[in-house]
Amino acid sequence: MIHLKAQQLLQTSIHHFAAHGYEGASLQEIATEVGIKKPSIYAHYKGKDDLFLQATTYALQEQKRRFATYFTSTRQQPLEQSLHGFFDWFISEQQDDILMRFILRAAYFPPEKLEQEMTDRFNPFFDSLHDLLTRLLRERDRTEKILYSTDYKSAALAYLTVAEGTLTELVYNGVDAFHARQQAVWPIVWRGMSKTI
Amino acid sequence: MIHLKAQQLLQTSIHHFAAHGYEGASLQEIATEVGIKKPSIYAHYKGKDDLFLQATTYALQEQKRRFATYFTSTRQQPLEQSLHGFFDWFISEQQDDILMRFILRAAYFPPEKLEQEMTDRFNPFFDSLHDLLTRLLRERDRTEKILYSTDYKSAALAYLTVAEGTLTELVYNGVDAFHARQQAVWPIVWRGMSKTI
DNA sequence: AATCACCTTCCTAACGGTCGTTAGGTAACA
DNA sequence: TGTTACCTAACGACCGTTAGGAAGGTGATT
Repeated sequence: MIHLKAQQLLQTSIHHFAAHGYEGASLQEIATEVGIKKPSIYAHYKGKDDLFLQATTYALQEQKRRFATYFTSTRQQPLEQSLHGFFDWFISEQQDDILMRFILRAAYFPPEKLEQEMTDRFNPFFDSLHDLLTRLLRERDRTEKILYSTDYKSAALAYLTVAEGTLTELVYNGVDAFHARQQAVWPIVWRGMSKTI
Repeated sequence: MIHLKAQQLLQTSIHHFAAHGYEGASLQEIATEVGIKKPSIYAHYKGKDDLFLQATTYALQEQKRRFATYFTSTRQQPLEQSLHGFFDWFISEQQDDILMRFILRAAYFPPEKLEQEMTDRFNPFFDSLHDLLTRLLRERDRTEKILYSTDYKSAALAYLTVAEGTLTELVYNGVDAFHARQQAVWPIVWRGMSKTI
């Protein structure tokens, strides 16, 4: 079992890295929030880099897990409802936007010296989401026969792009702006993906 | 006329802020690149905050100008070509991804203490893009009569969301990943926006 | 059962370094 | 004469990191 303080350090540093970025986050502040002194961090992690990398690994694994959980738990629902509901579900898990914020920030603006390590973690992460969604669309379309094209991979990528765009909006501009954008985008995207009636 | 070094400082700091963020950028390095000593920056700007804010103002104004220039220069083309071609045009202006990177970074992850100032600049910026695009869609649809819905505002927002998502991909993952995403997304979005044939 | 070495987890103190910023001066120019 | 654009020197603050040690638990040896 992993030590309690180590776990607290991971959680707290995710908050700080999400809020201030790698360069802006302070080990001093992280330690204080956990209730230990700054040098004690080094009993659990090799240094700031190590903390950041382990936070990244944890965050990606957690996010992937939640993603998969949602889409398997909505297996019964119609495809549109499942895809559309994902956004609402995402909002309802409040803590998520911090995890998402950390992930977005680490993905788009990693510390220069850790760029390679970030890429090595993010590419498989994104690919696995893409694969999961591609399989989902294919399986569902076999019974529902509702999608316009059988290029499920492209459809999955389109969905991910839109999801990313709107969820970024959520992280940055809050729930209201997010709803506005989602209501504008989703009907268009769904109409583009599905057979018109 | 604004002083030469002041202009150089603005350009160079945009590069550095884009690459390392507000906290990660160093006045030392910026000054050296421009060819002056660090304290000489204070002859032109009040400090790091001032430099960052003026860089933001400049970047947004420049980006808005380019955006407007493109869409007025493609007035003759069919709407789809104009919308679709925007992405290719964007790539062809190589220097842009630095400006775009700076803007994305400043928008999504502003330094905490300047959050309000950033919001005050970005909201009008985004609104003006949204308005410009909404008007464009409305005007074009009057002659082409090709759009599925007359809710031009929503269509414009959908387009901006997708543009943001794919251009973010360009900034982060490079041209190839961008093309892959664009080819997946655009047919779906356009099919969703336009009258099906 | 008592002792021992060992490891982990925390501490205080302090390191060298960089940060943004200010003071104060010089030289050029209006 | 005053202003602008630069300089050198130096400020205090904070950065991540290391050294070295105290306290406590673990597990093997006597």
